Amino acid sequence: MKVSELARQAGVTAETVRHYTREGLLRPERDPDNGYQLFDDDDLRRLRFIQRARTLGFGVAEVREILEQSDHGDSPCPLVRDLLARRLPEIRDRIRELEALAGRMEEALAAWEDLPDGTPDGHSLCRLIENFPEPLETSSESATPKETTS
Amino acid sequence: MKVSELARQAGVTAETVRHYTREGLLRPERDPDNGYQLFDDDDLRRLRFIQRARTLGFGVAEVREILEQSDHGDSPCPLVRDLLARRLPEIRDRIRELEALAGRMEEALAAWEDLPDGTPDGHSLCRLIENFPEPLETSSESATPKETTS
DNA sequence: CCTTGACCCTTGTGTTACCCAAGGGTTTTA
DNA sequence: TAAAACCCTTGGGTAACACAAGGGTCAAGG
Repeated sequence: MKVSELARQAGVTAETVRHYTREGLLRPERDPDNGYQLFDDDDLRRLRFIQRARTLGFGVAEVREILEQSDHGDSPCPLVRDLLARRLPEIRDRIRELEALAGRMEEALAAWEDLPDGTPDGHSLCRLIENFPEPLETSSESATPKETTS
Repeated sequence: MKVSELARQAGVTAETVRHYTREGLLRPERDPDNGYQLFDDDDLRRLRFIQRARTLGFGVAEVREILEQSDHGDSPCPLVRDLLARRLPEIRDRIRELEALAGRMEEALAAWEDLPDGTPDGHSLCRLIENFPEPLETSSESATPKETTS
């Protein structure tokens, strides 16, 4: 089958299929006559595998690693578990960040219900924002970024 | 003061200051002798404003809009409220997505405790992933991306 | 006076996972 | 047979900076 057909069966765009192919996740044959990419059912399975992996939070480069290991006949499962175990806490952190953000946003909206808009003067741009408390630094971040015990 | 000094006082990198300057959020004077960027206390206040706005979830382009409106003497507050009210539900959605993702990851890790790794054969790449249930489509997404009442 | 070391400048590249447009063949269909 | 529908490749855009390169500037010590 051709690009669009494969894409349709997997529920993605043809662009996405081409992207994965460019990235080496899919290796279709080529029709010698016209150069079209030709996929088979294995490719469809492979694409579905990629989708599952993506919904599990793996990046395209990681999926490629997994596939390559698998293609070499090695079990990628340990790698998979490892990647997952490392990514999970990052996701949790990200969730906490976003929750803090959402909290600040709601807080701000609520607090601003009453406050007047006020035109900016020489020293105030928008009191709504200026008067809003700075978020408390979460121990992990400091004023000087990038410095790992060098 | 020069770039690094401003950066230090605001707790960001010099690169970030240059970035905001390139993006038009800061407009430092130039030392006619050497072309160095020269910032004053207003710029420091402005940079701190930008930081607050960023922690509230505004993108750089949005902050520029806000600043420009303010610079024109108009109150940016209604715009600010509007942007915030529109972004909040998106953040909430994003949080739900990430929570679902984290949930799937934990579920997977837990389920895989027992499963054998298994070497990939002709039709299986990594059963850990393949046997994992597809995430239930959340009503908002369909198989055909990009299609808004066109 | 000269040499460092610490800054400053601009420009260009990389990051993530695709989307989209352009320019130009091919295949299918009416 | 001509238009519609696909296919191809190349290149640019997205968000918010980080980083390196190549080169000028400045302050302090010798």
